[in-house]
Amino acid sequence: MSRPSTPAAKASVGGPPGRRYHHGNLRQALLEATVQLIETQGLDQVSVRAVAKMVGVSPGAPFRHFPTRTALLTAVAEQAMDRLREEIDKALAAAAGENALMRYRALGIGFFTWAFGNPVHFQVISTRAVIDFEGSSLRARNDEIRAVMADMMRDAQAAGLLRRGDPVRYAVAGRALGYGLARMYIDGQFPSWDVEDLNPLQEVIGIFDQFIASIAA
Amino acid sequence: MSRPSTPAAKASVGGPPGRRYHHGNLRQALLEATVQLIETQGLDQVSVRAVAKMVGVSPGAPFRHFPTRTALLTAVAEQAMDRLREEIDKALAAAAGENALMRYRALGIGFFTWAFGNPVHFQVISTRAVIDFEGSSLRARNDEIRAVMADMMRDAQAAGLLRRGDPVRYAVAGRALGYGLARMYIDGQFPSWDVEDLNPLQEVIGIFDQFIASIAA
DNA sequence: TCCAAATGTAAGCATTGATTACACGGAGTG
DNA sequence: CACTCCGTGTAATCAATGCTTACATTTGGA
Repeated sequence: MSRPSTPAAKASVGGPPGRRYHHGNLRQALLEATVQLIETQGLDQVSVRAVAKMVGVSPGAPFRHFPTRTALLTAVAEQAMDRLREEIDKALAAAAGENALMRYRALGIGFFTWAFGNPVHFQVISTRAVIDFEGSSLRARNDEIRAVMADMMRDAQAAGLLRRGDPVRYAVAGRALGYGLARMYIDGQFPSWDVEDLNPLQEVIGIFDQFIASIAA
Repeated sequence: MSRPSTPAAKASVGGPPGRRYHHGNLRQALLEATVQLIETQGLDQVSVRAVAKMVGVSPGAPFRHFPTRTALLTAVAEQAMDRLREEIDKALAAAAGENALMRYRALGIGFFTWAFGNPVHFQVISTRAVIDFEGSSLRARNDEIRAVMADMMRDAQAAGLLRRGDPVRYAVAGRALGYGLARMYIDGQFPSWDVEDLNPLQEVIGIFDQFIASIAA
């Protein structure tokens, strides 16, 4: 290295990265770099070394924070789940006064807003081959959201808002529809929307509304 | 090796694998071993070496047939697409006399039958991180099926079989529903069906029928 | 019969995930 | 201020893997 071992840059926090020995917040920097790397190079091109290089640390440094490559990507997924949860909570708070079916709709729109606003995060969280879904909090938190949606559907039925039918089926169908739409979006399966005239998010919400209408009494 | 270099096993095709120099049908054997390896060890544990070992050839042998690891998995996906196409053609042939909406239903059921009957193949084909979707025939064939479904939906509308609404939206919604349901199945997202009392395939077809009914006139 | 193409083997290189021993620096304590 | 502890990053290294190259063997056809 060209740098002397006495940087004396202890107090210089501002300005360009003075490259002090301790990064300061390496963990978060690694997560952000990983997301950026997926955006530019693709998920399969993500290596721990490349992420370390992007941040400017040695190849072994990331392993202080993430024991395995899978753990790194799982952490990205966990952060993604945080954002999803925030988005959902925000949507639910805004629809606090509405009936169960409209709250269900708000939750769905919150999901779409998150997925279309953070496509890389959705990609990571939905690609089981690269993360540890079971051995993390992801499964539990995922199930929690699923339970919330199922409860809403039951409440909606109890309130007479639903067409005759099994509310569990409705809940599963709604989830599958949302998951499939988001996945089709990041996989480039949308025929011609992603060009310009139409906003994919608006279009997807339209389809979701169509679903809501089809199960409403 | 303990084997002499003059096996003289040219004509002995029957019986247990006499391990002749040329495998005979290595390409297909590699594909099958890959599928089996994914079933037992998981998609992320698939390495070219492990597949070669399972078949009983040297680590470099697979590269005569598949230039890269991605090519191997892409070939699995291509074979999966073959089977899907067969299943769809069979379903369409059986529903030849029906109207457009019922043919659409038959196609959907063909898809579910394939996905639930070949979960590993569906997993590979739907995991973009490990295959070359664009640089293969997968994209084209996928688009072809999509076009068939879209045409059916248009035909159904022209025949007055559809509720008022955009048939393109209906087609996209149906695809997303199917894709999401299949993906939820292989990801273990089905609440309690996969246990015993209920047949997941039957349940999924029920949900799909519910969708069909919701868009029918 | 003989040659050429196809196919598998053997050996090795480059990259990458992961481990280990060591170096550095910051925070608390006296 | 001096000292120590411990969290954090570095350097060196190993093992596994993707991939390449040179060679060996078999097969099929002229």
